[in-house]
Amino acid sequence: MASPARPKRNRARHGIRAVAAAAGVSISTVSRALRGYSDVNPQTRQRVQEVAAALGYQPNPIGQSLVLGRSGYVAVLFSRRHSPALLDRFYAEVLGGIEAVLEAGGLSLVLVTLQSADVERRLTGRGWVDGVVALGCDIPLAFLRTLHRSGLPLVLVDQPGWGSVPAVTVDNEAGAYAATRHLLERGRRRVAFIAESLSDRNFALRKRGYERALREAGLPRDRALVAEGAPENEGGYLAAKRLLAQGLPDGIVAANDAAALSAIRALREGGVRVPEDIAVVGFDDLELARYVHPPLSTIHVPRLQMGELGAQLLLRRMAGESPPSVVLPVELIERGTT
Amino acid sequence: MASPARPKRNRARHGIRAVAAAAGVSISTVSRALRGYSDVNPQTRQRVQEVAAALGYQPNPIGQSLVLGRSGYVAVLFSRRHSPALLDRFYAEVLGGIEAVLEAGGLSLVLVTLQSADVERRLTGRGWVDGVVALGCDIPLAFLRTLHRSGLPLVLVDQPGWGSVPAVTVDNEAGAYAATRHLLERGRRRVAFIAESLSDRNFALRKRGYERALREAGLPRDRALVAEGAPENEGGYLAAKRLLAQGLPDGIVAANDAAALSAIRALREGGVRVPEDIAVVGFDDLELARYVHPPLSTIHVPRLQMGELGAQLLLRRMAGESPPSVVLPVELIERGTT
DNA sequence: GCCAGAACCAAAAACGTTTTTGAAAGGGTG
DNA sequence: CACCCTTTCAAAAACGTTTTTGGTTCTGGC
Repeated sequence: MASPARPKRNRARHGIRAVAAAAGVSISTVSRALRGYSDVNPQTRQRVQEVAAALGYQPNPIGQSLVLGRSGYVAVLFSRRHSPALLDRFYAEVLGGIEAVLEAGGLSLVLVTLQSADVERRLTGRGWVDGVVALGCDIPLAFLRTLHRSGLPLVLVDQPGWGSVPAVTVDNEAGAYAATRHLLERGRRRVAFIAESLSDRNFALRKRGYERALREAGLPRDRALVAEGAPENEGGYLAAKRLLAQGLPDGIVAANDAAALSAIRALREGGVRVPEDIAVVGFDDLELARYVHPPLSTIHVPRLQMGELGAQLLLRRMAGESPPSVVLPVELIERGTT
Repeated sequence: MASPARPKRNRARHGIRAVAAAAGVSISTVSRALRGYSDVNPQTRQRVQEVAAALGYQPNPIGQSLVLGRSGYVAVLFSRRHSPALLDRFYAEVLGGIEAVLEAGGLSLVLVTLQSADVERRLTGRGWVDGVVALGCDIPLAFLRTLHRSGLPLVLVDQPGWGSVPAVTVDNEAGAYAATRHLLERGRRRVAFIAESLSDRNFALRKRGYERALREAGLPRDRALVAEGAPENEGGYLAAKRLLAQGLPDGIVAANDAAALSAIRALREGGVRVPEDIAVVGFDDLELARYVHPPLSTIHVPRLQMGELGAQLLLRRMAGESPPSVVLPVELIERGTT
């Protein structure tokens, strides 16, 4: 690696020294004048400000970070299961909420994936980021613990918190319960549950809500009614195919909209009519859900709000508070598939 | 104080000094040992590495940035017209492409909106970010020039480059030309053009392609056939309403899919059948386009590839090269609306 | 005159690294 | 023995700030 020729710095051309030299004061005075501290003669302050403006001087943020021990940056951490779009439709909106709140708080965002080189050092390196928002439920707990132990303010979104780590989640169990009840109330009796993957913690919670609804309705548990696809985009498609092979249900609760939509495609291919033969409820209420044909009944998840609340929790955490976790209620949106 | 100056710092608990103390060497030796330089006794190196590992030492990235003059971060700059989801469906995917390539190059992303506090200082502050990818065509040229003048490697995506600033764009003019030809070839004669806003530079280019196709077909220019909505989500809806008020076209070329979809809604409300009465072509090929009913014919834009190429250009720019701009071809996707 | 306090500001320390400089120790050569 | 080169490492400079420390000048009270 060729070492870059660094200009020797006898005559400062940049930085606070240049301003100090041009204004005929010391660098400490420049700093105090620009930061608005009191013990600077108003005339001196004025002159310094003019010189700084004339030279286009702006304090170097890295120098500031080093001495202040904070950077003004917050990391948003997520796994890249959500490829290739980096952020899927779900988390893109959550990110929007986070950004809006943090921006108002004068903070900027750094996108960090679990796969990034040096993630751990990058995050825990003192002063590099001032806090972390971890997105989604597929970030290893061990890693989160490490972050937390390093003293970094940490907030989880869409994943349950623990100890003094607060979180914003939605009521997955209640959502799936409501979705299942909805189908039962419409007279469906063989209601199935499908998911891309049951090892996803949120999906597991949703399955629990589904099971509770069946139990309360006095319906027997039937293993053939629970189908898992693949942890991929086409997971719902596979799950639905599997389901059809085992016999026909008359309703499907899907762990998320993506699974619901690709399941519907599988049903169509099998000559099954939705909602006449099988009614389907999704979960998430992606924008897509309104546009498909027929429009997808689903459980609405307030994504923007999740992000906003997460960011607010982080701000409070960074201020030294210990805010409690938040569980957001969800709502059934009835559309054309039920 | 008559006592002689004494080094205050022999009790370092963190950082390179702690490692140096624990290993019984100087901090410069620790640095050289860990960076793999040659003039370190293999035994010493070994000991230093062991001690560093035992102490869990990782070099502080801010200290490194300060002295190295680079941070390993790249800023992605965009305006926040794309609220509230921060990134709309279009740019979320572009971002995915950027991230994938930069990650492979060992760089991380900082999300910066035009509205951020201190944008300019944040970006131009020496060593804070090593380069900038500007997303979209609604970033003021003056601002881009400032960035470029500051010596920061800069690449534009979805906006034409200039001078030594390379860009990745799609062939907007050719895309709209192809869309218009498509309608003409299907016998449509009164083909309209709608856009959320004509001051958007990319949309203006698309309009030009539309006009060229009409001209080449020997059709007269008709002002009543070009409608502008509002620079909002519902721009297409408004534009379509306006269009209907002026008389009925038999085809519509929309400047983007969002405009096409909300226009179709307006047409439906007006009792117009798509595609029987009016055929519609969009532009962008959002994921949505496949799912609406009927599926939207549109011009496919390779978003992921745009991001990847943009990141590659930036990497080359950061390496001191002057790569040329790239114009990506687009492709007509025929679906149900034509 | 002398001293206390206020106002202003320069000098220096501190943040945590990397890299340059130079020195000590050891070995070979004339 | 004098000289020089190599190996290995310590010391110090540098990056660009903020903040602490302390000193100088001035004012006013006694």
